[in-house]
Amino acid sequence: MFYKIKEELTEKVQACLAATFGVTPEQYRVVIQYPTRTEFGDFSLTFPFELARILRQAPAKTAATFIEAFRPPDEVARVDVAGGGYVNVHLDRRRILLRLLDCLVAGRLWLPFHAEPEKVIVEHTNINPNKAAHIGHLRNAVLGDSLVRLMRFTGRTVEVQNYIDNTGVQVADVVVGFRYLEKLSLEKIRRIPDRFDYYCWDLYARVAKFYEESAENLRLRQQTLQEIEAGDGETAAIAHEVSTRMVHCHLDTMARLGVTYDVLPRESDILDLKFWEAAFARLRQTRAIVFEEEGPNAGCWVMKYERDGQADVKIIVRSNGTVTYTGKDIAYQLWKLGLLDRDFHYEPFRRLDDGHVVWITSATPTDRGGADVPPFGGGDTVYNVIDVRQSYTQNVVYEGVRRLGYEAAAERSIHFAYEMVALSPRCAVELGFELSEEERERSHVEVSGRRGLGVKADDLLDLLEEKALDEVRSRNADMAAEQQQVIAHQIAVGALRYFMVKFTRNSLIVFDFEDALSFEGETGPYLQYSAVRAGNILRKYLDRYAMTREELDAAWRSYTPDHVPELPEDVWELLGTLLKFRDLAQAALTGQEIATFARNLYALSQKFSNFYNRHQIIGEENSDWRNLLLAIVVIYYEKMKRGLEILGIPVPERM
RNA sequence: GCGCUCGUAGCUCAAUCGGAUAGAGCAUCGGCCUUCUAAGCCGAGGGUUGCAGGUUCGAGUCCUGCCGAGCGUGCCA
Repeated sequence: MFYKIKEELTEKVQACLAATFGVTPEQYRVVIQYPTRTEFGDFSLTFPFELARILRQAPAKTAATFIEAFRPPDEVARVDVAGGGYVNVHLDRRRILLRLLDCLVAGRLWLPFHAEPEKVIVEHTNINPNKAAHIGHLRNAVLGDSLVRLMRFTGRTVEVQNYIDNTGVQVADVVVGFRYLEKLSLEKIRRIPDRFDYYCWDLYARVAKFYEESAENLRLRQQTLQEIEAGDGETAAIAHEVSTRMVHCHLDTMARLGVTYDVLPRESDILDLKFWEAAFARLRQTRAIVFEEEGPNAGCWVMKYERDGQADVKIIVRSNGTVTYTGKDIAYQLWKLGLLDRDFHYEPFRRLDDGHVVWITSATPTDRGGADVPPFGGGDTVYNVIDVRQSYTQNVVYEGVRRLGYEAAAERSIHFAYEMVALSPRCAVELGFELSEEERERSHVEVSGRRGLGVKADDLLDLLEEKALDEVRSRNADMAAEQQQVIAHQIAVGALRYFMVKFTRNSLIVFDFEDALSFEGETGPYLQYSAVRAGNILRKYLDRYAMTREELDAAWRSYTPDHVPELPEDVWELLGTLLKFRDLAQAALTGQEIATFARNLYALSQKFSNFYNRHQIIGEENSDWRNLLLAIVVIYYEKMKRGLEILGIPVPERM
């Protein structure tokens, strides 16, 4: 409802500017802002300032002339000028409230966004399948998953991909560990008990040291890599076992957070199905990449380009004929965009409790496990959630797409970049790592799989659950242990997910246990708590007054224009924020920033907490006013549940 | 060297295309539980938005220079 008023207002202002001042939309496009303070009304317009030059007139005079001529939408109570030229629009609070009650009763609090025909692909997580997930991976997955939820909420069709680099050096390293350090056969590796990902985490760090011992050791890496790529023998079988089992570990970890995927494209399948060869032929043909006859890169296929007047090259095919990661990524990106005339085969990898099937690619046709394969790939827009350090490479990939003539597709290939999660030196020391003097001096140290330096995702979740369980027990001693466990888990998820999205994307997170384990202040549990309280009020209200929901609806329906209490400032402020909810989701999407949405949701729950403390609802004696206050609680509850859903944060029954 | 990102309260971060008095949390101090859950609320202190210029009706935000930080710039992935 609110956004419709906003749209109508925008149109009417635009029309009025044209009629009164002869200003066309091309000259000036009306933008509505939200004032910083409630006394400035509900909407604010700044055009008098911006038109000062065009109209050669003082902003205050323009504003006055405008108000004289302007006929606002019906829901507007008054329009006034403030601050020397701001045009402030004040809504008719009673009228808005009545309409809102209508919506509430009719169950139309949610007008769905219109469905977008385009298909969006979001690729995230992408953890090398050779060790346990850590906090850096959590940021990626939570950011990606929230983006997916936000886009689905706003009407997009989204496909979630999680790329599995099962033939890369990282997997090879662990295989080297198993074969040459542990000297284990495939059979013995299979019998390693859980947690397999933790086992490999340690092994991977040992291999890094092993390489440093001699050049001969390091040669094993190359040899192993080649054996994996060749695809047969014990080495390849071990690599397959390690990566497949590891993907299960990662999916288990992410499932704890409510993160799921649609399809898992595997690098080995990209190689086997010759995606690169198909892309290479076209890149050569269009001279997007060229062969270097001489110079330092003689024998390589490179992409040449100019950046800020400087000539630069990126090697795509090495002089030994092997393809770089960037090259493979161009082919894969083309497939994601539906521009490569090849496709994978697919088989079910996992079936979730809700019936959702997670598919994995295959190089050969399979029986598909009796399920229908959805049409994967072919996205109109592709978001790649990858940390900011890969910006350069990502740009090269998109440039490759562009040079094949797909300008629009390149434009719709989006590197959804974010800064990394690092550790504070203090945190690293707490974890038992030895830091160099230089590292101790720094503000942060990078998480390093090779050093085994980092906080594992499951460890952090375990810690959060443990702490949450203590809190739940102390507050709900009578609750069944099983339910306590469920709620502790929900709180842990809330805390972790909120923590991962409260920072803007380009802010480096310096991880610290104290902040991450907090349940107070700007945290997930704060948001959950306020929603739980709202839910409690509704439940207890119906109980206390022995009302059914139908009777409540009838009570809400009974208000008439001359029979609605005037809303005090603080209540209107909460309601006003609630009304903007749809805008908040839209703004986060437009600004490509999940943190915007998360923080706005937090600000909303702050307003509710304030409201909760200031007003007695169940105890209110005036039943008209009481029912109205309850309506606001219910509206808050409904919107908050949606908002938290977008962030993947569950709402517990009790807290 | 070049490129990207950034520098905001003691600390960690926000700030809607450039908009009105720069806001939150943590920490500190002071209040509020016989009343819908104190994981909460109210209040106080805390700022020359790194420095110097410029553009603008208006600059934390845009431009230039300087100082400082992080990342990138591999025939690694």
